[in-house]
Amino acid sequence: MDNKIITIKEIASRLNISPSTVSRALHDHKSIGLRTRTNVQKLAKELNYEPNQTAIFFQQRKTFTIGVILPELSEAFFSSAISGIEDCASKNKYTVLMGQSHDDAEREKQLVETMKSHRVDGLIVSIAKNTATYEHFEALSKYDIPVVFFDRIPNMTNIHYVACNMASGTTQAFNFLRKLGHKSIGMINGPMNLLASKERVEGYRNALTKARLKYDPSLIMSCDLSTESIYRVTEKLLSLKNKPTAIIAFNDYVLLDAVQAAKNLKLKINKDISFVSYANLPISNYSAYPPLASVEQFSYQQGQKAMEIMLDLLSKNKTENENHTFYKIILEPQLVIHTDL
Amino acid sequence: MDNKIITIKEIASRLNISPSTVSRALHDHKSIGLRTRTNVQKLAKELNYEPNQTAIFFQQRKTFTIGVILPELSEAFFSSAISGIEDCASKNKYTVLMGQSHDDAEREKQLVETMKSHRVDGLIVSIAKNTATYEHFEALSKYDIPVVFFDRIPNMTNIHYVACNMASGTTQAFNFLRKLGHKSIGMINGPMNLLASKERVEGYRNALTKARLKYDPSLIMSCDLSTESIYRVTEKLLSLKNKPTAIIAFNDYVLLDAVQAAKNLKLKINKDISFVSYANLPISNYSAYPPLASVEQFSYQQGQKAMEIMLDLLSKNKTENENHTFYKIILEPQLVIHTDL
DNA sequence: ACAGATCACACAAACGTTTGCCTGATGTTT
DNA sequence: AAACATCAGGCAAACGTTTGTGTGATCTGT
Repeated sequence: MDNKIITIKEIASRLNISPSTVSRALHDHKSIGLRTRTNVQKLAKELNYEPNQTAIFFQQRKTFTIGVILPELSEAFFSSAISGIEDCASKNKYTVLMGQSHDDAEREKQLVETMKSHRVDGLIVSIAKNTATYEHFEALSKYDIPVVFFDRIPNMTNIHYVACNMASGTTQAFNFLRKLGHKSIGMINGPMNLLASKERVEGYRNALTKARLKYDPSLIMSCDLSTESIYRVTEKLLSLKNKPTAIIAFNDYVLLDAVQAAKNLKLKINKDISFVSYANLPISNYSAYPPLASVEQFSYQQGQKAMEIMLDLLSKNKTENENHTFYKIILEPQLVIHTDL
Repeated sequence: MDNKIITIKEIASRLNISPSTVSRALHDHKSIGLRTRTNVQKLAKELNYEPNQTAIFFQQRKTFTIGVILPELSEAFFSSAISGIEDCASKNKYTVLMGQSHDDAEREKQLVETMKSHRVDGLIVSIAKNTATYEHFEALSKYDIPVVFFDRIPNMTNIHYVACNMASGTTQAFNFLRKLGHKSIGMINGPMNLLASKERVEGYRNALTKARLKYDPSLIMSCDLSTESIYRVTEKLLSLKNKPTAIIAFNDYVLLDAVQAAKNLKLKINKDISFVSYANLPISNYSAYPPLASVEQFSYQQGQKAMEIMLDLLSKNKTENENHTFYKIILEPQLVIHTDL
């Protein structure tokens, strides 16, 4: 067992030819004669030659690696999304470098640095809930590192992103509740720096307008996604004079806490108060108090699509990408009804 | 905006000194005078110099990257584990290259190849449920790429791993059920090529022995973790003459299907049949039919520990690692009781 | 049979960094 | 003042691969 790692040079010297010939032979370059080409390939296989990717990465200024930064892997939405990213990436010979921001803007910034220094070919990001400045992303364009955002989209123009149309999803949810007879419908929204939060409000108001109803701003409240904040907001909503009989929760995780808060107030779920949610995560299938419906956001597909966009950006050359056209992919969400009324 | 990427060479030429001096200055090498050292560092900061990691990786034969291969990110157990790995890695300037085997041995093999060609410094693996041969892992030792396994441990000697003591966890679960008065306790086990499955049997039998009870092999059945298989096994268990009144399910996911199967048989959960499970995933907190108890396996900690072992292996030099001592870290699981009897 | 085309390969540079060794200039010891 | 140690920095090789350019040899058409 000769432990020696074999290189192109090694093959070249054994065959008494030059390294460039070996390299070209291995790549089936036409200018190499059939004879030597097969010789090279045969020996390469024999010696179990494996190209040194780090050398290639270095030489080609390309790493076939995509950085992925997202808030929290243990949230099913994100783990499913990265699953879509990884599947698509590996189908295309790309590899995924992964980092969690833990919803901390500072850490996110640092991760961008790490990824940059690892010379990822591109970056796919779902931003932290409190990310307010975007210089660290903008800086990447100088390095020709394309960035694709998904789900949690920053408030920037001229970016590539894929997201779900939360306005439409919210309208669906709202109308669904109206049809069930609910007159006063509350909403536990997320942080307003997230586009998705704004869109929820938009969808809510659209539905109101279409139904010729008046907008009561007190029925929409933002939380910061922490349990305490969710409790606080839920209790506030449920103590309004115009108390809602149904609540649209920011997502299935928020729902869990909101339900608990409502139970603490001695309210009967699905009787005194009903819930609708977003994400349609597996937990809603097994939960003791599932939402009446959940807006499916197709996390896996979002990840997959983000990666596809990335591949397309990477396949184009620099100048092509500089004509400033940006992918803005909006997936249509789908209200999944869990009850059988 | 000069888009030019600045290198050590560039700094050197601007300062009319040699690249080697710049490199040393940036590393605070003692043989560089204070004067030039500060000059270099100042200019480097001004120009916003960032070392080209790919060049360094190549030169140093080290990538500060750890490959992680696991079955399925969307399973909470694994996403939590990789979260622990990533947190620990990033604290130590390492980065995580991620791949899912989707529980397919072939894909796992291919991932090992990819990781190897990316020249990861080490590999952390939880094997696919049907992985039966281990050459692809063994081959890594030739490349001095250490491998640490966690949770799903292959049937190999001389490996590093961290796992939970499933025997002990099972004994705890068994005794818990006995104390509740259950006489006949069944088990839905996983595939027998997993060490964890064998250990469950071991723990089950240990508990029996200690209680001076007879072993009825028909009460333990293996499934392949697929829904159909779980249904089949559950139905079989529940139609035995010596029908169990309680079942220990392989994990919280298996539990979900087993419960459904029991309900299909018109059995009342927690009355006709009770369940105990493993993993203690969040779903068990919100589930409509939570297990009476679940054996917490500390996934995050397992991941963290695996990474710590990896760091230790990497800090040692080659010969040190060759004295053939292997980390075998066994975490003690903890039965978390969900009912308040 | 001769100009030109084509083929099959070699040479060398380049990617950016690190590091062993060398050298000329000070500084120190006796 | 001779001998030696220390200092500050330069030179060049090396890591493995790719690729533009160069060059003899064979082939093509007339």
